[in-house]
Amino acid sequence: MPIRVYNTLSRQKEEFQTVVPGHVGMYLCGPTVYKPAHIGHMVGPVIFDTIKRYLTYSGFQVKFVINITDVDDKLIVRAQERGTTVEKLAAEMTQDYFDNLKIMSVDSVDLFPYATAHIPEMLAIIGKLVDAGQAYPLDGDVYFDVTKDADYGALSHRNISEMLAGARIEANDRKRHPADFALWKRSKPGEPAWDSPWGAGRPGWHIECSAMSMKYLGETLDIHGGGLDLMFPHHENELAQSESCTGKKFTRYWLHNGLMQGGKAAGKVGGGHDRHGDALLDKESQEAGKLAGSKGAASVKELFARHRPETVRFFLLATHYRSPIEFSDEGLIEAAKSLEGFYRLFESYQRVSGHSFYQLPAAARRATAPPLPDEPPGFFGELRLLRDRYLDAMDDDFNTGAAIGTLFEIRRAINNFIQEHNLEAAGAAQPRLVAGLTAAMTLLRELTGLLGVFVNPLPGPAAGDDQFTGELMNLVLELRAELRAAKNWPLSDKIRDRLARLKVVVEDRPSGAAWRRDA
RNA sequence: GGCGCCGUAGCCAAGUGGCUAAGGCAGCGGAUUGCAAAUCCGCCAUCGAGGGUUCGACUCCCCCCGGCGCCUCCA
Repeated sequence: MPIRVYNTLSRQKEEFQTVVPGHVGMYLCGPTVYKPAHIGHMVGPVIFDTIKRYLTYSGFQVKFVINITDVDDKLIVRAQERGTTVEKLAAEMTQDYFDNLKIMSVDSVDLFPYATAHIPEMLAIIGKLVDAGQAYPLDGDVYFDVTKDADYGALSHRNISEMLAGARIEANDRKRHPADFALWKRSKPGEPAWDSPWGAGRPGWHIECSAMSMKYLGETLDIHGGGLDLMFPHHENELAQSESCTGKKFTRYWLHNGLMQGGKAAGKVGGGHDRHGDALLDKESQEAGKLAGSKGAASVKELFARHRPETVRFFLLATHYRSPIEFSDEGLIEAAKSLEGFYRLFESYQRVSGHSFYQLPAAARRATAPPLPDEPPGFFGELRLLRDRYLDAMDDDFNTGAAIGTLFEIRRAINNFIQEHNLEAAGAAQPRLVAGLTAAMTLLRELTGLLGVFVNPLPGPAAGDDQFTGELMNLVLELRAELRAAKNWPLSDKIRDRLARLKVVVEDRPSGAAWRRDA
């Protein structure tokens, strides 16, 4: 089944065909590094990291680029406020961004080019546009002339005259057309500046992405991603200036992810909107806003103090990437609960086989994945069906939500298999069935790995506990085992109940008692 | 004012012009267990309201109601 992707430009799903067969150039608009990242900044990276994993799995060689915008009005203002330099502020916030990506298991990015390191490339594009008469200098600024681009507005489906009907765009006498946008901006004294044929200045907002994406991925990108909010004006302008410069199609597939929502009344979180004023926000919205890191700027790191990164990543992928995500503590707690069953299964597998799920070899490419066994046919027939449903879902515009649904069904099928054959108690006597279990678990690892979840082991059952605590628990459970052997139920139950109050769960199994911290 | 999105069970969330509308969380009943935990089995929706197209729509069209985004250098 071919991969199909929804292209914002055509507003429909299209069969995915790359410029160079077998290769994918993918560009994602990265952050302006002027403040700590909030969770909304992680949405795009997580989604496109997942897309890269899946395309790689499907046999493509993918080059994935995310830019770092380290020169910008917001940076200049913020640096002045904090009494530091743009360079220092950018370096600090870039590191924060990288830290967060790492925590979120976004590790497939090949290159993070910096805007300030690509001024010559930008000037070259601007020069071409000026020479071609598609851009014009004006008092040290350079503007792109939107009337020279017949297709302007195609991506965001607007036309210039309609846009002018709204009162939002303020007329600027100096520009030829109100919708013209800056390619180059003259610098005021004290601001970062680079020499150019039009005088000292700095790049406009959109030109960096054209310069860096085309430098590293060629003049036609396969995939260009970003948040829906960037569709206009950023991507529209990027598209206009790039195609006007090269005369070639700039991007084959425009993919836009939905934005993080911060509660029903809060509007978008993380942006500068403040239509309602804080006083009008209800408590839930404020909480959500705080979570997502809007004004007041709770960072991603604060979020991770309360929720595992794996839970957050899973939560983000449980909804289709184009849909908005309602971020809430309740939602994350529910996501965490739904993951618990997988952890229990991994523990069960460990008991039965003596092997760690996390040590199973996860094929990064489908072509190199081990085939599923034929025996027992019922079990593996079902797994094949579920695996195919998973892959079909991913092929269909990276439908991670539907794919995740099949993971739960795979989990249930495996639990059934374990229970049906009594592998927990009698696994040792049935090596063939245990081998079958391992094959099934390997498939599960392969498929979950594509989403970037269950990649690394959680801290063990004694999470956060020292060796002393572990020994103490062993002692308690040993004594309790003697009580149970003597059928002293009141006392053994008391021990279990009191441990439960301490958030320690004891599971009495045929093979002995196991304990873990309650989630 | 312009462009656009969404409204599926208590909650989250896939999905299709026509077999039984995925899955998760919560809940209920059962198996298992000394009792629990974990696991398994079963139950739990007619798809915001109305109209239209069609042999047939939750899925297509129109309108209404409700929620939301962009048009403001926010990912």
